[in-house]
Amino acid sequence: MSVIFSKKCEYALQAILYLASKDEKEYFSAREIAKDLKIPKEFISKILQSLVNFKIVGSKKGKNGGFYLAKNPNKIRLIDIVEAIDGLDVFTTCVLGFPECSYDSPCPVHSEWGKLRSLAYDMLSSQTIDHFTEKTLKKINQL
Amino acid sequence: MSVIFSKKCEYALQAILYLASKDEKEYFSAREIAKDLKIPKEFISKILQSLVNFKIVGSKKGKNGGFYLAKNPNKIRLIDIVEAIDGLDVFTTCVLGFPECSYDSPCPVHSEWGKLRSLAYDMLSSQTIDHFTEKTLKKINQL
DNA sequence: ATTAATTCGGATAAATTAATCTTATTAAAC
DNA sequence: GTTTAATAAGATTAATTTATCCGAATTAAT
Repeated sequence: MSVIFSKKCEYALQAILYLASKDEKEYFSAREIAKDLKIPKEFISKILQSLVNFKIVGSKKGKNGGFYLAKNPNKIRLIDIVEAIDGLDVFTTCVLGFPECSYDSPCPVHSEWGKLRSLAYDMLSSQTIDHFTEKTLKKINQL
Repeated sequence: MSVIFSKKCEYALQAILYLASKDEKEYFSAREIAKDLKIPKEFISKILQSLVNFKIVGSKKGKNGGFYLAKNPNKIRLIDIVEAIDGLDVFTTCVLGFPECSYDSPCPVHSEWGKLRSLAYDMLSSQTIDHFTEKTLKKINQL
């Protein structure tokens, strides 16, 4: 099965969109995020922890603690989330898996695929979370 | 780690490019393909078997047998290989993993990502193996 | 202080994907 | 016909990804 983002990355994006759709400076526990987004609680906890390490999300321990966005949604690019969770290897390593593939010694599909990959990278780099918050609100209410 | 194609799919594409770069109607054994492309022999055998089932590759059993392209390289699109090995779900299911995502009820990144995905699909659909054979010859000689 | 609810970190388990092994079948060459 | 070299198919193992579990630390409320 081909895939573009790992499950972790999908969940991370969902969780961030969720937090962005809520009021600032409130704490949302892994439990309620998991429940609302229908993601396994333990798994989303781990992912949120990673995002905390990357300073994208903040957390508060103890009773009534939880998670919140550590940055303004207009400062969080989609690519930042991909980088934090999956890394940026997809954008640099050969699609065909040829270890010898490079600009100077490209694999057969290098240039064609490279264009597309640049487009993806540019899209993910230009789009920030705030572009999506309104849509997110609508979507979450359906879940 | 995000990824675009599975390893299987990468190997399948490599093997097909390999066969396309060779003379027609000669048989190439899994052993020599594996050796030349530096892919585990047993694994590439399995993958070639799948491609045989999809009529993209043909095979001949017994001594001096092996694999060959069952179709003209200009009739084999990249998307055919992806479809045979990984399926086309990447192009239809939600990038965010929202099960409720659809045209009528799109997920927040639906339209932005959708454009990109269409581009990918179009690219893979329009490019056929023969476009790459010359480049492949160069590349294989380096391995 | 005690309790309850939370994050955090490490360990473990389950599921999926990747890779290997084994045996059967096929067909050419001797 | 026997041997040899190949694909085919099923079973098994290994590695990776996904998911869960548990115990410790933290903090608010009682």
